[in-house]
Amino acid sequence: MATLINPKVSFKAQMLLAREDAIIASVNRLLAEKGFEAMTVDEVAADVGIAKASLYKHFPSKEDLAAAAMVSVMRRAQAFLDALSPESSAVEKLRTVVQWTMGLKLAGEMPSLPSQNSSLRSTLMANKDYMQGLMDVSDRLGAWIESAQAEGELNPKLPAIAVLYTLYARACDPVLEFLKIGDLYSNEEIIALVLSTCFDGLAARSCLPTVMRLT
Amino acid sequence: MATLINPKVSFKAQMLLAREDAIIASVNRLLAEKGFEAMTVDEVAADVGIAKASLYKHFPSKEDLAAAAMVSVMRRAQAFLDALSPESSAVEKLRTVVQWTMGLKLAGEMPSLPSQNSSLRSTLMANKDYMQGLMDVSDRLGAWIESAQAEGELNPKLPAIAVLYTLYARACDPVLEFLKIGDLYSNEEIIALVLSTCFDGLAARSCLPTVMRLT
DNA sequence: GTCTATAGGAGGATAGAC
DNA sequence: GTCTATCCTCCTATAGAC
Repeated sequence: MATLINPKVSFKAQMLLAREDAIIASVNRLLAEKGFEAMTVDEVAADVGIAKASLYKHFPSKEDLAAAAMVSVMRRAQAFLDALSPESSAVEKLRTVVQWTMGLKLAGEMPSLPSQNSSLRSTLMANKDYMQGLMDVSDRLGAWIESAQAEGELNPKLPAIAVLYTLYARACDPVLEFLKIGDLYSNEEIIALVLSTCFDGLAARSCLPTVMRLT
Repeated sequence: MATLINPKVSFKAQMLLAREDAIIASVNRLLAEKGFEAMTVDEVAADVGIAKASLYKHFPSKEDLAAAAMVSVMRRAQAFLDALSPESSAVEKLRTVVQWTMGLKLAGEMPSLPSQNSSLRSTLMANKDYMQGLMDVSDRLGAWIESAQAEGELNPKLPAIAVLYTLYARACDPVLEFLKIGDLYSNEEIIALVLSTCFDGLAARSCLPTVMRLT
């Protein structure tokens, strides 16, 4: 290990990474809480407990801060996909992933970025870590979607890309926060509800006795 | 008519209203295009073709501009509900309404506001026209939802409020813009797709031969 | 790399003449 | 009510000492 060869350098490097992790954690939380535009760099610095100028030594711009948070989330997603049981069917894997993203959202750990901001989009698209993660996740989800369609578990008439977008969209579904504000249902009930409407729709399924996961 | 009694005052009043309508139209378009935070008051003024200070004679703040746009949309929604054929079933009415809101969104006429901004929320909640319109629309949709559930057209196990939120959410569904950017489908196809996933879900309906409205 | 202090600029809102 | 000109706050980003 490098630690044994040059412990001092490695220690510094570890401190550096730890600090950057702390920064990313703060950014992640603030992005989830207030969104990109409402989050200020001063706020992030105060939350981390360092000076704003120090922040800019780690990340060159506010956009790059947000991108780092997205990369972090993407890595967590990849780890989650890795850990999914190989025995479960494609559609079960998809359900589990959506469930997980909605849990993140309800826990205030899902950063929300405006899809319109162009400078942010540029930064994200120029970030290889982010783009690679996004591609990887999309490819894996896409393969499961096609499997599930072939197995008759998902509607095969829907374009796979539309299904993919629909699943991604659950991670920023306003229905989640509205139901949470209403305070009538627990987080688990909310997730079960939205998961049900996502996969089974709002319409009654007259012949399929789909079990509600609510009670 | 007041015009016959005092034409001068009425003319002025009509000019005033016409100008305010022009302002609201600009705000509406800009809100749909860039969102609340990215829209600047300077931009609105330039778009309308008046000075910024004049704008502030009509509306006391940026938040009130957005609120006026929302009131306008709410009125259009009420008019649309009024015009729905009384012969159609409750679920058909709901489908038609959702279809209409998605059409607005795709046409760039659906203002998008951040649900997090608190000063904006305050302004909206203090706006009686907006709140009354929202209540009215929600009541009417809510009644149809309950009818449709009683008629076995919508899943009766879903809380009506969750169904209502889910329908509202289609008006700001990011899936719409993503599919539009992909440029593979026409607006009508996109609407049919999202309408299908909304009501019928992503899962295959093994026994109900639900017709895809795509082809 | 961390700090204090500040540049630089965007944007919401207003003053005051007409 | 409309204009021009301006205020003032907030925010991103940087300079420069340590």
